[in-house]
Amino acid sequence: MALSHAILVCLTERPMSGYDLAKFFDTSIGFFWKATHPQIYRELKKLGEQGHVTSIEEIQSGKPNRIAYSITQSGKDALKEWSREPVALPLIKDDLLVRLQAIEYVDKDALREQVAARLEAHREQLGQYYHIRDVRFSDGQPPAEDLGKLMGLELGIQYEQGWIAWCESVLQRLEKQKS
Amino acid sequence: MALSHAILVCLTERPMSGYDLAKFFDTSIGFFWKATHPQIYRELKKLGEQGHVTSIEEIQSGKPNRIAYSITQSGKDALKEWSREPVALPLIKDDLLVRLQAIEYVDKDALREQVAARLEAHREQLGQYYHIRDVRFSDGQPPAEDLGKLMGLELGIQYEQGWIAWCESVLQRLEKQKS
DNA sequence: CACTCATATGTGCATTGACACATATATGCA
DNA sequence: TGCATATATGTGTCAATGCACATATGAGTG
Repeated sequence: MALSHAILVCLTERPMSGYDLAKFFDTSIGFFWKATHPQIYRELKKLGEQGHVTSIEEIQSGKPNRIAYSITQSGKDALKEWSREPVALPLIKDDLLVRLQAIEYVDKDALREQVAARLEAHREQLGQYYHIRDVRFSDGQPPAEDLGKLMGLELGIQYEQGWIAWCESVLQRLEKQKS
Repeated sequence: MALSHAILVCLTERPMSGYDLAKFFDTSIGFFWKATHPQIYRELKKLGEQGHVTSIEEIQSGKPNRIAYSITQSGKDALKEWSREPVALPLIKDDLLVRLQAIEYVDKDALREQVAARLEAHREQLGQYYHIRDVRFSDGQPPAEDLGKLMGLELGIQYEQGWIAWCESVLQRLEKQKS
């Protein structure tokens, strides 16, 4: 049940509503953990019952009211406890790689297109990472509390670069096979 | 529901029992798709009902009987159809990266140990990939039907190398922060 | 003789997760 | 007026997943 902890991690940055969190999970922390908004709202409810977060409803005019959640001391304690548990290797589940294993049984034209699409997606993601690096970490040494975020970003950049190089080499080899 | 397709992919190589498949998912194809044995047995049952696989029980002496599954023409057709569907980006879910985002709230000694353990795991995995490459792809150009497997292996190697480099650099920076 | 390991196939249950659907307000656009 | 979009919070449901448990045979080890 790491979604609850991912939410707590987000709330260490600033108080957020479910809507904020959903957007956050589409961008920043979402690179390492995905979640949809129904999941997030349900988890926030549980976290409230456990006392790990508190909420205040903010009356807004022109927009629906929002419920802002903040992490409590109990939530911070829970984070520290969780951080001592061993982490599992992230499990890879990738249709594309599975298809490659049976290359003689798949539609090769479709495969080429899928690799090309994947290449595009990784290039776009890399662009996003570069953008974040430039606006947030451009000026020399980051403060200690941001070091982890920078390291995460570096992993993301390396990960995307690796995929891009691989996709390009695969495309070349698939083109050769074309005729 | 890609597990069924992953199983079909395995069965293109040779007929296998549920037990064989479970072992296969722990080694070769399991690098790109994980599955436990209860999942596999249940999925095999469904695939049989759909006519994508056939089974014969092999009477064994000294060991329990095994049920060997083979892919049918209908199964091969299903594979080809599936191969035309667009593939999703593999979603990353990594506790370690999430913890890094809240570096000021986690136990840093534990974090160091976790990164070190992760480094070890990636080194081991890389060793496995090298081993497979050496025994299976050492002699020049592989046959066309193995090209996809080789490319998958290359991705795995690159992926692990990237993680290893990243873990090493993170460990260095965490050590500096120690005092 | 008990214990463990490898082979082999399953059931049952709880959690997680994805996805469609529901509801409400206000703005901008055609 | 109708439609899309952004904001904002949820419910209901089903599939996927993980994990403990159950069962059976025979070989090897202490």
